[in-house]
Amino acid sequence: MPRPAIPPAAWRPALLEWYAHEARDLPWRRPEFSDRYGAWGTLVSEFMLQQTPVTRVIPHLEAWLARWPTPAAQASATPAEVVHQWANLGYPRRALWLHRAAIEVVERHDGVVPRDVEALLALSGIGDYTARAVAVFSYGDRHPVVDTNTRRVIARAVDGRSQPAPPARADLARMSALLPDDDTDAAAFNAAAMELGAVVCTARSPRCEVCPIAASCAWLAAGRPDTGDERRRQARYEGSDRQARGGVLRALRHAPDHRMPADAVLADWPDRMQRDRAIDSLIADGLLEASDGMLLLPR
DNA sequence: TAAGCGTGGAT
DNA sequence: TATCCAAGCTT
Repeated sequence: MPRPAIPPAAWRPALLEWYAHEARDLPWRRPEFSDRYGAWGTLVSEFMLQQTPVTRVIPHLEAWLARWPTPAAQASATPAEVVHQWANLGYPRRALWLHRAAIEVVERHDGVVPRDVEALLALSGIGDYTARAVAVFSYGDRHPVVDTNTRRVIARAVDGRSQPAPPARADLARMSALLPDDDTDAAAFNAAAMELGAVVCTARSPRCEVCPIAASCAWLAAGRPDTGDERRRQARYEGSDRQARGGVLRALRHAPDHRMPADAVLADWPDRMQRDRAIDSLIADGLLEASDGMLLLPR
């Protein structure tokens, strides 16, 4: 593996400068957002953004926070309410985990979203990315925030590879070594790396012609070679258990009172065993309840 | 550690 | 039309 020809210090200022002028105007970046919702707003937005695109999150975020503006408010909701409000954002277990995290914040932290990364990591549904995103973007602390965009930017700009390796613990240390010393600059650099990966250094059709760090990019300098792709591929969705689960939950979300006779749920699903398996697994996950031959969202 | 977990827009 | 991809987490 060749050493990077150009040290990161060369492209760090260019990236920060670009971000200062070109960053998208996203709701969670507006001052009034943090004024209103503080770290809770950041936490909710990050839960929604876990594997769901920005453009799909935006319309749901405001309604969610208007309904549950604090962890205490969230904690007093029922699982059925949060699963219904989650609507079609996907991966509905996240709604349950967010609800559980709110309860944990009330019980362990007096209703205040913690600032400490270890305390954040101990909350339901929060991993390396989300914990540091809250500590950095809401509290302004200096930590490496590494998401799929950041990994791709480092893979290309520093390593000269076309796609990043699968996520690894070492990613945190690598990003840490790139961070500016100043807390505010470090936070901006974290956000800027994500932003660059999201809008310029994209997975499929990178726009190198408008990239602010093109002059320092190892991958571009090498002529954008195809260096292979070790990323895990998603399993087929069509005909999967996931699709069945999605169908079951969609039916319950749309049903009056969020309840239906069990027999009527996905009655036309071609594979009866798969339908039953989907229902059982949803119950095991706490996303569904069975009672008297009826299925309902959990209370 | 690798697999499971939704949904819909882009290519 | 089929595949890719998205501010990941849990077990």
